[in-house]
Amino acid sequence: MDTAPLKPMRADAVKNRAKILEAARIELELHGTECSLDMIAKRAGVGPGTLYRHFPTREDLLGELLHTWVTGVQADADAATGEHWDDVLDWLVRLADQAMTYRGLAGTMAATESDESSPLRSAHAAVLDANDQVFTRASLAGVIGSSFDTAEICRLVTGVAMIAEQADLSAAQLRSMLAIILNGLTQESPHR
Amino acid sequence: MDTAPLKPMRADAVKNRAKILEAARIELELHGTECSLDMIAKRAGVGPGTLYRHFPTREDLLGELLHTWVTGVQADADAATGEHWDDVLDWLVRLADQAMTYRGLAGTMAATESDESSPLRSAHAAVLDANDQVFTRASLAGVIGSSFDTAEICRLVTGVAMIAEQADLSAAQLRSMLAIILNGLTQESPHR
DNA sequence: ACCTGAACACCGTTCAAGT
DNA sequence: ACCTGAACACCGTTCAAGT
Repeated sequence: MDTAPLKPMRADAVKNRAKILEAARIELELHGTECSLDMIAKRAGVGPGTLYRHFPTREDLLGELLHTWVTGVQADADAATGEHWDDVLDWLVRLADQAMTYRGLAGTMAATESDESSPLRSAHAAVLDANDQVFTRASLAGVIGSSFDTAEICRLVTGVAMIAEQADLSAAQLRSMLAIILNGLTQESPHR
Repeated sequence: MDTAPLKPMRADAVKNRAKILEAARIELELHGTECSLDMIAKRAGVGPGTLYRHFPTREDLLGELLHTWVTGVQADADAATGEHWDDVLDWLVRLADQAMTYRGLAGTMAATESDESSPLRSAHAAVLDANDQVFTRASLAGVIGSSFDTAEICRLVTGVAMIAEQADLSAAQLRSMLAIILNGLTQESPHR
């Protein structure tokens, strides 16, 4: 179930699709998720109609590019033992950094979070899965209690990524905010 | 220092300015901070040039509208005794709600946070001041330690407001996230 | 001094015409 | 089956012409 099973694409279509994806990657890096689709088409050397044929929506294009992105997120999760508090914090920092790979990415992911039919669905699932792995290990290590809401944690990290991006925060400021959140997650609330 | 001291405006200009502000308020409520300026001008019954004459940038317009908004934020802060943990949490919830008054407001404020010459400067100052008042009271009441970073707290609340808005979260989900943050702020971190 | 609205640039999206 | 590019709608922004 890697690529679509039937209907092999025409040779020129295969080539155009690849050119579009490479052009899109560059434009996304330069101008973020709200970059001009016209520019992508121009950079790829195709007409705007061709771009729309391959990727009917902006999100379809982004979703395709996130396939390799997901690999990086999973690798980051694998690198986190979760044995110590700081290991978990490091993971949260890396996750936030990943969410800032392209300007606007965190916001786009937040906006599509609960859309079951979004092209970003698999990316969301991968992030939730990765975070769950790390926190499950942290829970076994006694760093955090046994009840944690992975979706909520990911939302908090996404929120921090969004402000860090908008307000152009330093790495230290980003880390400090995530430390507060992790602290809030690992301490039992004595209230109510 | 209420209004500009010199050069009284022509009668038609005064009237147009008021019409633009009222139209902008409606459009902002309907379509958020990224609403069409053309629509504002149309709704106000003026040409696009007139809008630009009164408000050279979108932010100038927003900054003007936030003058009354600031009053509400200050009232919310005044209503918070800070004597109990839940009082402080209630304040954070109200602040986040204020940041969601218009769609996109939290994001715009985050983006202009460190811009000294932004038309939103006074709005930022008011928010920082309001939050500082509440947390100072909370500190005196022993709810929180004596060292807290007001700017960082406001950033965290803004971040939560941004995801809540993008992901269309419920009031309960919003409150839960803010509770985690407040918990992280009120507990001493035992780590490094 | 202020207003109008035409004009321009840019962009997303569609679709008839091609191969 | 796929591509092209003209065409349309929409929007931000400017400015010459008006009063």
